Amino acid sequence: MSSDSNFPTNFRQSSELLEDLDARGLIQDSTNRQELAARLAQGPITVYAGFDPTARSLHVGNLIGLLMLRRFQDAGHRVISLAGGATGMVGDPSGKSDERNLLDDDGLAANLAGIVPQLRQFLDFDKSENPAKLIDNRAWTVGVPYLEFLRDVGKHITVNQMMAKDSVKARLDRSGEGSVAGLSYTEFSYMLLQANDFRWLYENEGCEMQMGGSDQWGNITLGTDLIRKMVGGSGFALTWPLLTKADGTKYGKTAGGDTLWLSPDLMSPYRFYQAWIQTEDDEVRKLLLQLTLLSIDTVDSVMAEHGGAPHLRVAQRRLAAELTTLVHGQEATATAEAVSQVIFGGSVAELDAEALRVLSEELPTTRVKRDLLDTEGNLVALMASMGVAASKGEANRLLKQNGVSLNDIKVAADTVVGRDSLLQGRYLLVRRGKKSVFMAVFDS
RNA sequence: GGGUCGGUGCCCGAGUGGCCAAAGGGAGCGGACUGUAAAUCCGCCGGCAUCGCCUACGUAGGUUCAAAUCCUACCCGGCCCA
Repeated sequence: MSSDSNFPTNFRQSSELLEDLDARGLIQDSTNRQELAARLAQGPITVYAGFDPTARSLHVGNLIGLLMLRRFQDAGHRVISLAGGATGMVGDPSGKSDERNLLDDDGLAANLAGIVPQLRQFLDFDKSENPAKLIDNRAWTVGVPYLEFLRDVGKHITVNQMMAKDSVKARLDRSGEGSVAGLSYTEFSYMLLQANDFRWLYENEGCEMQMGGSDQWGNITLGTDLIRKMVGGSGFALTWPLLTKADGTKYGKTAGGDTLWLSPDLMSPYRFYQAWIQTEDDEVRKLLLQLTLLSIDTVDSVMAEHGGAPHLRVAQRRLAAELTTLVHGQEATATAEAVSQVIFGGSVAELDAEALRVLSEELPTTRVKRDLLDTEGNLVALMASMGVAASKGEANRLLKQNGVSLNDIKVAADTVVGRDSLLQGRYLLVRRGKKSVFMAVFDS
């Protein structure tokens, strides 16, 4: 962790907050900027961002949102993280080209159980002045009779304005051929629920602003409309740009296509760390600005250093370290760095048993039966079962293309894994290409 | 509800009885070059197995020596009409 990542210690100057966000490229759109700036200048404001429990863990796609709340909290504002226990049941159509699967109660509960601790980790809930709050929108949603909802909420919103939202248009657009799948009434209704959440929080928590990714703009402003109509008040909306690469593709996946989960159970800190280490030069600055709490000045100096000696990958290392620390803690970062050093610099053959054990916890690791050793063709079978290759055919292909090493030594296709191949009598490191490393641990 | 067009491999998209595991592009993967970057170049890219076999062109049947390609029914989507 860097020395200054406890940045905006008391960032009271709210105009500076907006400017800082802007300079980081974190403001895509907002309701009247002057009014917002003026309101922020008056004193602490309550803001919220929602997180739908669509999986057991949050992923990098949620990172900006978590950090936005953090930035507001650090600047002295009151923040609410909203767990979408109710909305998660329905599924937000924004940015989706296909109808979502509905979650059942058990799945939802399990997902919430996974996500809530992650929300807690990014925000300070125990602070005396402006502790963060965690609220589940089921509290005011679950028991509401349908007719009542239609009368109290639905009445204020016209289908016309709903149809005008980009997220809806995208799903209704028929000229765009391709795999666009219609939009169910259920998903269509999602924005009503979200708008009502904002209204509820406005009335009951004094929450004046909702933030979200740019795909949320329509949903959020529907909320401000509802607040105007039902309460006669006015709420603010703020969106950040969706995290995308320079080529427009979405973040949130590793190069290999795995989702970058924040839970260590779903992705080891080492793999998380590595995903960021491999960031391309063109992206680093933006990611440092948007995904870390480093000050802009610090980011600039990191980039300057990187520019002077790009091969050292200073910026990538810093990015990976900052993020891994935010998500997994300082200790995990140290381990990830050490493991990376071994995998990408050290000599694997000399590791002792303890080091190998640590490696086995960070790398994708498979337990293997010892009697597989010294059998003809076992390498291909091993690769397939370890997930190094998706099939034996692919394993053969990789071997043929000179893409496989065992314990960092390239091997031929007819290699047989034997007793003497193992490190410390039981570990085998299988590398595919340059960056993907797997480990097999044999029975003792 | 009627008419009509369509549903092809991870995605887009050709293919309208055999030469089709299915053109082409993209993505992905490996190699070279590098900096665990980008760009570029080369190769691979359904599965299992030694000529071969299996699975696959919305689903289920049928015709045929032979079907992604023809027929029937059904499901789903677009468009037009009601």
